[in-house]
Amino acid sequence: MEPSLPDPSTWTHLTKEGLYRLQEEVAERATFDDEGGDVERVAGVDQAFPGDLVLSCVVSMEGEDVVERSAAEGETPMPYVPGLLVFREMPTAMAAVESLDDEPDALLVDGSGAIHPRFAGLATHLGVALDLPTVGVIKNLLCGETEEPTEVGEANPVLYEGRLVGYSFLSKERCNPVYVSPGHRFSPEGALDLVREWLTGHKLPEPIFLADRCVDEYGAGSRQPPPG
DNA sequence: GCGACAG
DNA sequence: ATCTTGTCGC
Repeated sequence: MEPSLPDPSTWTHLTKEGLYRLQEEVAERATFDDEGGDVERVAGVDQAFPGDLVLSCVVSMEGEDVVERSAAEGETPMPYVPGLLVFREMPTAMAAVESLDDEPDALLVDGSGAIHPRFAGLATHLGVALDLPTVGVIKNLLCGETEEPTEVGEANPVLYEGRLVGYSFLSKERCNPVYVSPGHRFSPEGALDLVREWLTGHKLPEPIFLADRCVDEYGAGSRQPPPG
C-alpha cells in the first residue's frame, strides 16, 4: 500500500518546493488511461470565494436529471498562486464530494487535470485522493501549446513538454474554447468524450454549469443548503 | 531579467 | 475568482 498523502492541515506549513513535491507524487499516482468502467452518474464540482470563504458545490446527474446536490464551506487556507490552486480549493471540494449520499461514477471538475506544470491540477488531486475517475475543464490555458479551434466541435491537442496532456475544444458558437484534460483514470481522448457527452447547449458540460449556478446561489443567498 | 500564469 | 450596468446578439 502506498503511503497516504499529507493531511491538508499540514499544507500551509510546507514551502513552495514541498508543495511542488506533493504534486509530483500525486502525478505519479495518477493514471491517464480509460479505466473508469461504465459512467452513468457524473457529478460537477465548482467553487466560489465570497470574502475569506471557500464554497464548494457538487451537482450529481444521471442523463438529464439532477439526482443529488451537496455543498461545503471553509476558510481560505492560502492565497491563489498559479499552479498551486489545488491547495486553496481541495479541502472544501473534497468535503462536498464526500458528503454526497451516493458516489458518482466520475467527476467533471472546474479546474485542470494533466494540463498543469507538474501534470497534477485540482481534478488530478481529487481523483487520486478519492480514487474516482475525474476530468478537468478550464477556460484559460495554464500551460502547454495548442492550435485554437475555430469550428464548433473542433478539438486540437494540447502539448506540454512533449506530452499530449489534453485538448482545446470549441464547445459552443461565439464562445472562447475550453481546455479539457484527464484528471485521473481517464485518457485525454476519454476526457474529451466525456465532456462532449455531457454538453447540452451551454459552453460548459451541464454538471459543471449547474454546480457553477449552485455555488453562486449558495453564496448569494442565506447560505442554506441548496434547494433541488 | 521579464513576462505568463487554472480559479 | 471578485468588484459591476448596460448592452449587443442569438
